[in-house]
Amino acid sequence: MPELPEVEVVRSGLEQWAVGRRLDRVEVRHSRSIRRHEAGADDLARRLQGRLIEAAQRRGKYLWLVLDDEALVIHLGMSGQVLMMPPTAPDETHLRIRFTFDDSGPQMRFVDQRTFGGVQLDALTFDDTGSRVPVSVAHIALDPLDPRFELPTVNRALRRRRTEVKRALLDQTLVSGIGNIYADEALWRSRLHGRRLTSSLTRAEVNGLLTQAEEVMTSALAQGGTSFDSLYVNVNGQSGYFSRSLEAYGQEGEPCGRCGSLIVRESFMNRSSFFCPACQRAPRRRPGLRG
DNA sequence: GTTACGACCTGCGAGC
DNA sequence: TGCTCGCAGGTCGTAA
Repeated sequence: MPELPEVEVVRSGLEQWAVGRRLDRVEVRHSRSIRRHEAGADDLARRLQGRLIEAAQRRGKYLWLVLDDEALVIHLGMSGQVLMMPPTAPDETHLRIRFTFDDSGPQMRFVDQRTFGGVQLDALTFDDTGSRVPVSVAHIALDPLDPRFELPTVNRALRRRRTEVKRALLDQTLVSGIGNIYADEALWRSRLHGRRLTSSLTRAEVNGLLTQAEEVMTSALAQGGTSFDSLYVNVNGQSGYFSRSLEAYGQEGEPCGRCGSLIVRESFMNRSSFFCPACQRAPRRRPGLRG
């Protein structure tokens, strides 16, 4: 599933293969992939024709191509891919949008099996941090790999929340880029159970957790991201290798790399959480808390 | 304002 | 062989 490292791999690929090129035709093959572009497919195609791609930028799991005073915002959702393919290459089964350039070079293809992802053309604005970002991304917090990310600020904000720590990690308005996989990995590395209440965590515990989140995503980025299947690939269609380094996520029944206890899976927020029951002690259930 | 939860969506594998 | 069902999970709208 594309989280920060996977999206950064795609952004890097677009910087290499799309920046500096001028868009020509845009073919929308599935309306759901542009559902956030309310003016529709024809409007998107018309407004993109002839536009020069000036830069490829990212915040958290959102990436965007800068087009003068606007941006083409791309979110990969759960299964989205951005592929650079020769015009003669056969269409992918789940090809949703085809972007053709005026140089007749490789096409940019948005491929998305589950259609949770999508693109939209959006105005650029300045957010609270003074950064120039698309309007639709302005509410997204800085991610741990952003040089302006301030650990003490996020630490305070996280401990002010009255919720469980994994829920807070997945809240993109608090800290962005972290999804289910890296949340579980950061919690395992920090020896924290995801159901611990944020208000019960010490400043040191939160600092450790955020630092581990940054480190695990940096490691994943160095290995090209995490891939379990063909659903995540870079712009050249190649998979990353970090899934071989996962300690918790997807490791149900496998021995913990620290203590040898068997990794457990439990349902949380309509998805799965993986943790070591010995290293990551669950908090005592309190009356009134569901789960 | 904050928090929790369901809906959206499609392919795959398990079970019958 | 073919059908049904559960599972995967990021984001947003809605309810409390």
